[in-house]
Amino acid sequence: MARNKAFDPEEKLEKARDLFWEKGYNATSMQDLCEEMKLNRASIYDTYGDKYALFQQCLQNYAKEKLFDYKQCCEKVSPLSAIDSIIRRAVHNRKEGKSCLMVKTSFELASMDEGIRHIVQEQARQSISVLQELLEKAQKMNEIPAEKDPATLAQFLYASFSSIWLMDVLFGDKAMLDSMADHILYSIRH
Amino acid sequence: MARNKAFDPEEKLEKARDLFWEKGYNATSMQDLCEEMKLNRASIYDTYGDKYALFQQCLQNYAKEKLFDYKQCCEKVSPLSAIDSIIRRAVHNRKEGKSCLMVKTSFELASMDEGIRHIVQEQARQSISVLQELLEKAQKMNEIPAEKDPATLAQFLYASFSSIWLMDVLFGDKAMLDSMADHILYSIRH
DNA sequence: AATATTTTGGAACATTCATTCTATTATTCT
DNA sequence: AGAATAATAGAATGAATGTTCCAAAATATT
Repeated sequence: MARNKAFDPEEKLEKARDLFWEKGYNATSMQDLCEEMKLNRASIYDTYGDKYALFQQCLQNYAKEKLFDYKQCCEKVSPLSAIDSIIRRAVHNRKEGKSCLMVKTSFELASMDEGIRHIVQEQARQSISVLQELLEKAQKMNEIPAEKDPATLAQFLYASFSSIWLMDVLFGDKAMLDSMADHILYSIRH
Repeated sequence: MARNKAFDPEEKLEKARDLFWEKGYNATSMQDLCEEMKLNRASIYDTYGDKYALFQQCLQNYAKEKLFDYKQCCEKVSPLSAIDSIIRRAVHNRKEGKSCLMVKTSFELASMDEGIRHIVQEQARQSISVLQELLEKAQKMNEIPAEKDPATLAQFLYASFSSIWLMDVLFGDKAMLDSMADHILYSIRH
């Protein structure tokens, strides 16, 4: 009896995510979103709720995708080379000044908005936990020194994404990012 | 013949800066600013120009103060301990989840707004240059290994502030920040 | 064909926003 | 005292905002 949804909510969500990603939450208007998603206002409110709810879903979508990325890198034989490729891939896949939605959101909203902070925190915890597992394995295989603390290193590595994205936004110089990545990776091995 | 200004523009500018610092540019309204600065709208527009111009002046003010902070640390005898205190001081003086105005602004505005990016870039260049000088001195005094590249280390150190503030916003755990600072400083010496 | 539901376009609403303006009061200098 | 400027209060403006609503068009199922 009923008409089917003509659009794929997941696909449209990614459009919204990309726009938030580029402009930030506050600087993105519903008007912008309608145009970018090529959806009517009513359809958006119907499917996702209000702007805030839509943004939360974008964050979750992003978090899921990022974590999937990480786990893919874990399939390498050596845990150290898994860590290496997680960092290198971030630099390699960067899109001109778009940095990372999680990092951007952390600085724009997380300090003021508890709901957003919770989502970003959770993603951070999961990422750090993946990194820590890799570091512990690497330590057992003598790929990194025994005296290092895997928890601290994992926190440092996760936080280093913020470093990389900052420099990308400011200078957009790939060679600079590469040498920073070199140093970051060197620092966990020595 | 004329009445004198009853308020200190510099002092009021700092009030504005602190509010922008806390809430970010887009989330701060002129109404908020009037209340925080305890000034009339007209007085603000008269003294600083519009919201955007006011924000730029806040950024400049912040940049000047930060750079002064850095230079103060340089008076230490050992360049390495100067670097140490620059990092430690940042962690020690942090204000509950307020992170750093420069880093926040970089992620909120710098990728979209060329004028803002220019200001933040300039401050970054100056900070990196101070750090690089210290690193070169440290290298000559054998405080850090000869094979390290001071330019890369300086970029890494500057970017590391972003790491520290990210983790501060997300977890607000001083011990975590301290151990991260330990690792960052260790990494430039080994 | 008839019915049910989605999508769409766009009007409508209330709110907030940055900005400008006017009128009034206060203060300084001659 | 009087002229000149500064500060204030608050109204006014116009644009943009998020959100709701309605009516028409489209499409699926019975």
